[in-house]
Amino acid sequence: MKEKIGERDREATEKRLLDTIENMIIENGFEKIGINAVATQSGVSKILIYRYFGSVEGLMAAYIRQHDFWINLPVEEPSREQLPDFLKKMFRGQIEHLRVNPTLKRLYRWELSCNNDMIVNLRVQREAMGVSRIERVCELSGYPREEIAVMASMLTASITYLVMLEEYCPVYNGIAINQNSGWEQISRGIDALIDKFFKTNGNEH
Amino acid sequence: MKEKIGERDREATEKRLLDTIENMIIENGFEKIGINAVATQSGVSKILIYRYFGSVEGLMAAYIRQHDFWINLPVEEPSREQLPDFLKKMFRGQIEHLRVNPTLKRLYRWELSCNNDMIVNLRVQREAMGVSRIERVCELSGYPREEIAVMASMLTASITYLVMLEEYCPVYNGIAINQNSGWEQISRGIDALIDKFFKTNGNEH
DNA sequence: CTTGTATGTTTCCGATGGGTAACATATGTT
DNA sequence: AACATATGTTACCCATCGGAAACATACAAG
Repeated sequence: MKEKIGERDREATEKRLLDTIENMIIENGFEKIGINAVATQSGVSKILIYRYFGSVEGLMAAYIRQHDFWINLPVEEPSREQLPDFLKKMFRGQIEHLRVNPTLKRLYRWELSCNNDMIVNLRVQREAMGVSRIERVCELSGYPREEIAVMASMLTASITYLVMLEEYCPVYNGIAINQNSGWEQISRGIDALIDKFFKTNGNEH
Repeated sequence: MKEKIGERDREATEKRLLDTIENMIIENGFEKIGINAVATQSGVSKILIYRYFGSVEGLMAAYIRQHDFWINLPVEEPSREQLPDFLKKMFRGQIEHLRVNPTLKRLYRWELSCNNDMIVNLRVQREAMGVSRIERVCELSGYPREEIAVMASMLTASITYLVMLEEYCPVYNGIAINQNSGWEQISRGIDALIDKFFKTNGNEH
């Protein structure tokens, strides 16, 4: 019977710390987490945080390492005709994924006010995925890469921003971003945008 | 000769405090400003901050009140033919305005992690302007309001986000958002988007 | 000249922040 | 059995935080 609390079990204490910091991230974000708070809230002596993770940042890094944050995109290759529907689905998926994942929202917010090694790494990964995705759409559709890149960036950037904003700001330009109805409206608008983008038999590509 | 420092001059002291907090906002953002830092950095006793502004938040509020942050849009009414060019210019203006205004960037970031009365007020003002602008575009173009709202929201939201991101993140989806060339690319993409949006003689409006 | 008020300085307080030393004990190795 | 090491507890240090009291003085009104 090793389940008694306070037992000597490094693995269990590390898990306690990781669970605690998850809750704190969800509650208040990465920005305001102090080591004393982590210690008291987890019931673990703060010295152990230093010993096992080096610092609070180390603990955060360990937590993030556990969760592969953007390794969830489908690898399917749509045909040219399926491309618009594929993209519509993809952006709907992005919205759902972000709205449902509180830690990821906090991470995106943290990225705006901080420049860790950790964050830089995550950025590099994200950038690689984004660029390769754009490259595929570009090859498939024949549209110029620069234009596709801007289009994709505006869509994902606005989704990211509005999801972060929704926590405190219920309405944006008349859209109820804190409700499913508002996001349904946004998704429909994105659908229309994608249709217009690809239906235009442009002269210059 | 009242110009000696340390003289009794409330107006001058208040100005010193306002200047100081402006620098601190630009330097580190609203989030991490403490009253002790303001006092030492301005050379003004912190008790005076309490007396004159109630608190650091009060000082921030006074600073914000001095600067009307989104009272800069032109009131001209374009004709229907001029509308696309008008909108292109407008978004270029938004980008320039935001990129050049460090305090405004900080304010937008602050909004994501805070819910003051001050921020709520600013949101209400911004929302009113946004909705009225969308209303005008809607009447002028004849497009459905919901679609215009989504389009406008995505454009401004993505601009806001990317401007905030550019401080630490040099590249986003292959776009050099920390350089003028990258923003020129974005502006061209927005131009193309607007053209495609309005050139489509859609069936449903 | 006196008195009240606005402006400003100095000093202190308790709470909390990050960080560490000293100590206690369980566990595994030889 | 003896020892080294890993795990955990307790107490402490120093810096900084927000906040306020006590005091000093210029200035204007009477």
